[in-house]
Amino acid sequence: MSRTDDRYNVKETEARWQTEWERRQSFRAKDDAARPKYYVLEMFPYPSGRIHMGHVRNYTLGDVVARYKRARGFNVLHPMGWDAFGLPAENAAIQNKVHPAKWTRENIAAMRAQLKSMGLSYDWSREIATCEPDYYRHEQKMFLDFLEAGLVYRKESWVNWDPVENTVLANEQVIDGRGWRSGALVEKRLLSQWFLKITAFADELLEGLQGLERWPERVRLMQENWIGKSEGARVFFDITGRADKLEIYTTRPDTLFGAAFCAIAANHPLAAELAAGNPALAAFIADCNRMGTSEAAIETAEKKGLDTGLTVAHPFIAGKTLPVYVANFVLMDYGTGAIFGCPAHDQRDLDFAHKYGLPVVPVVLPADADPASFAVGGEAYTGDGTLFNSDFLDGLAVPEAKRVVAERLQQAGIGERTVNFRLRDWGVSRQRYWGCPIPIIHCESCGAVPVPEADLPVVLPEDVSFDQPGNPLDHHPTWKHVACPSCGKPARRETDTFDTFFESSWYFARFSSVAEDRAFDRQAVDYWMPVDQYIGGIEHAVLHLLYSRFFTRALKHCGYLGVAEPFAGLLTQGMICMETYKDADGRWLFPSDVAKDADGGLIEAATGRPVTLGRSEKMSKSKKNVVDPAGIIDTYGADTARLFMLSDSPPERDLDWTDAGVDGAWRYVNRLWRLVLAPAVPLPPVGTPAPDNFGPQADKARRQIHKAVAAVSDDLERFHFNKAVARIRELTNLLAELAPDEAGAPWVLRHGLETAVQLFGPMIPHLCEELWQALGHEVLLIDSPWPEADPSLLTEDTVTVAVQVNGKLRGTIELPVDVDKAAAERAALALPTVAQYLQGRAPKKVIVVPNRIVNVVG
RNA sequence: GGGGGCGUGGCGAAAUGGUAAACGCACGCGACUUAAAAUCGCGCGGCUGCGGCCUUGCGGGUUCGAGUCCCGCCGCCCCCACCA
Repeated sequence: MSRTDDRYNVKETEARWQTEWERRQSFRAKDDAARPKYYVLEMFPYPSGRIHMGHVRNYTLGDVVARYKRARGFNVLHPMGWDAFGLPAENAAIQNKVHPAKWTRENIAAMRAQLKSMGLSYDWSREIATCEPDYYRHEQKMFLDFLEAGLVYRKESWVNWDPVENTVLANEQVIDGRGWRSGALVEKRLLSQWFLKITAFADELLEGLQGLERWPERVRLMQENWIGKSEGARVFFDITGRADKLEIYTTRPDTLFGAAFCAIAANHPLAAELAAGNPALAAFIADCNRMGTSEAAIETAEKKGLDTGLTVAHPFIAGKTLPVYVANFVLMDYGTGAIFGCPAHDQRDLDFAHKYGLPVVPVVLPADADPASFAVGGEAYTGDGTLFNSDFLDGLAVPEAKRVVAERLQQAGIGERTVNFRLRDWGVSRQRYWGCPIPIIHCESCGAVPVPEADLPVVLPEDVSFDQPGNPLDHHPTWKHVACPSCGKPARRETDTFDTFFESSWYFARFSSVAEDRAFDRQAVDYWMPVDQYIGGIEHAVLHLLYSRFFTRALKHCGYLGVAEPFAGLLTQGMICMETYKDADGRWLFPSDVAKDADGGLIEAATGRPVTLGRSEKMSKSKKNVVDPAGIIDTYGADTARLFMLSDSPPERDLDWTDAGVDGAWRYVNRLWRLVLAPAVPLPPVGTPAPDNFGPQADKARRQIHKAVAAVSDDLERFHFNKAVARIRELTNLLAELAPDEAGAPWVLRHGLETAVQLFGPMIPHLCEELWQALGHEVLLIDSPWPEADPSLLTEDTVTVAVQVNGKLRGTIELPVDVDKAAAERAALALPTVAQYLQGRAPKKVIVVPNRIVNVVG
């Protein structure tokens, strides 16, 4: 028998309110300088075709914030778009013979429909897709402006080259030295690439982190480490028998008198030069280049070097020379690609010295060591101390010595203090089709010529084929052949496209205005930026968030906008996890393949073989533990999915998906529905003024309502959504138990239900809108202000105070609020249990914490 | 190797240095039902002689009082990593 009449009809209700909000254009943001703005943004998705649980969590979190701030009176901007360029579209083109543009646009349509079914309060009029010319044309202009501002350059650089796919791979796409799809051994190739000069802002990006108080400490630290500022010195060593010098970088110039050797990287220009006449060296260099860069390879690789035969002169010890090695542990792209080694005070240098029989001269003396006998054995001394064996540095402390030696180097013109960064410039060239064309034309006479502004955008041609390896733009019959804008001679278009991080580095600002003719309306972008709250996964802690910070500074530098930092607040949500199963051979199993045997043990349904329950892991296809949100939303509705996402775990922590938990959320949604639509007592009409008298329970409930308002508001401000849910549940539990015949009870019940609906509005918006209407309101809930807590109802007349004897709880007393300490002490000492535990002793001391606790020390 | 985080019931979790376990999940018992589901009620950290006693990974410390602060271990997780 159908019982739909007394159960909440989710599908119909959710669809109806989604339509109604859309019809009213409720979430359109209007530029209104008179109102305080609030810009909340979730990281936009790659249009893979289907939303996953991570999206559901991300967008639910953002929607709660957006709706809450809206109710609080802010002018809210909450937009959505598509990070639409990228590799999967090209893979689909190759595998399924579907054009990347078609594939992407269809995926966007499918995902847009899915997002709409979640009831998210987006301003869809500002939707953007980065693969469309009306978006990427602006970044072509930005690139040219950056070029003019000296923030772009072209240089040869070593890249990961997949010889099967004929393309460059990002570092993340190289797994144990092999291409992630082809499985081919990746080669290093020297290619001309475009770079954005992110290092020009290294110091600013580092210092800017200080001001990002609403960012997780963890993310700031990760960026700080990534930028990797170190202070040290460059030293120019005279090379014996040559006119040029060897330039090294060190953070320990104070240990210069302990130097035993110099070492250069295998791909250092000097190494290449020497290898020309030295076959052994050439072989060694080739060996170094072959070594993998995977963690395991680095972990196990032996520290090796080869003496080049070259020597350099010690800058301060007349007549002393140091051998120069090529060493496999020296990196060309950090510092100068060359080091000096001080074995006594660096473990790696010490190992190297032992291996090649180099002298170990200690120059830093630990505080209580004897200079006559102090020696370094198997372990380098890296601590503080006083310099010795060091001529003019003798007796100085380490920091002092660093300063003094740098001064001497500088005076002598053979070195200088420098600051070094780990941060590398950002290579943006990709030998890929599905990306934004780099607006450059290569001319044999004029070099790399910018495409004139009037010719922008350089539109990606859609008539390309994917039936041969490599970049389709390169194979296109006509596209790349153009006249040089400068001299008119035949020239060739740049066929590389931008790294897809390029698009996501400015999309947040684009949402402020989507005008055709320019990237941003200056007034609009200055009104809306920065993003007040950005929400997304921790996996973007460095790359996307750092690129965006850099890009925003570069845009500011070029006069596009006025802010330097794009994201004032950042919330990094945890992953969605789900339990995993493995069969007897250790292969992953779908939960649907697992059954229980007669004893309740886990078995494989098809074979009866035993199954082991694995730990809860991040949902992923390979682990077969993915739950598709579409099915959940279809069965339980968006509100249930949203409530589950918010209920159990704090947003920044990982969330375990459980079917039982979803059921729990579903049951609560229905309980709330029944509580409002079938209340224990008939509710007074909407707007009924408060009665004069309340029975004791009703009065208590009335106070609890206001406490809930205060607590939930505070929780939402701090993104403690799980606590907010708990507090509203507490409130509705209380309301369900309210004695109906007490004075004022019906009024309190209405007041409580209205408040609960308002407080839950941002989290389960469809149900709440429905219930708000059912409670008799004509104005929509989304257009109603947030409830205010009455301060006079937040305090009680009396308070329960805990009484301890020697720190252990021995009872409680009911005291008037803010009673004086003496009275509290008297009341506590009057407790029989207190006397009992004092065992006749007089209390030595009594600590009274007003309204909280009395601790009797005896 | 460097940096960071976490450790509280069977599970997810609460707890401005002040009554540990709120809220929920699972489970158990009961009511309603011919029955099941749904719903409602009760119980639910451990031990107990029913007076209580013990309990926040382990060991110390600070404090009248520590899950919370400090020191040292153990375990797990994440990020970076031949960075001079």
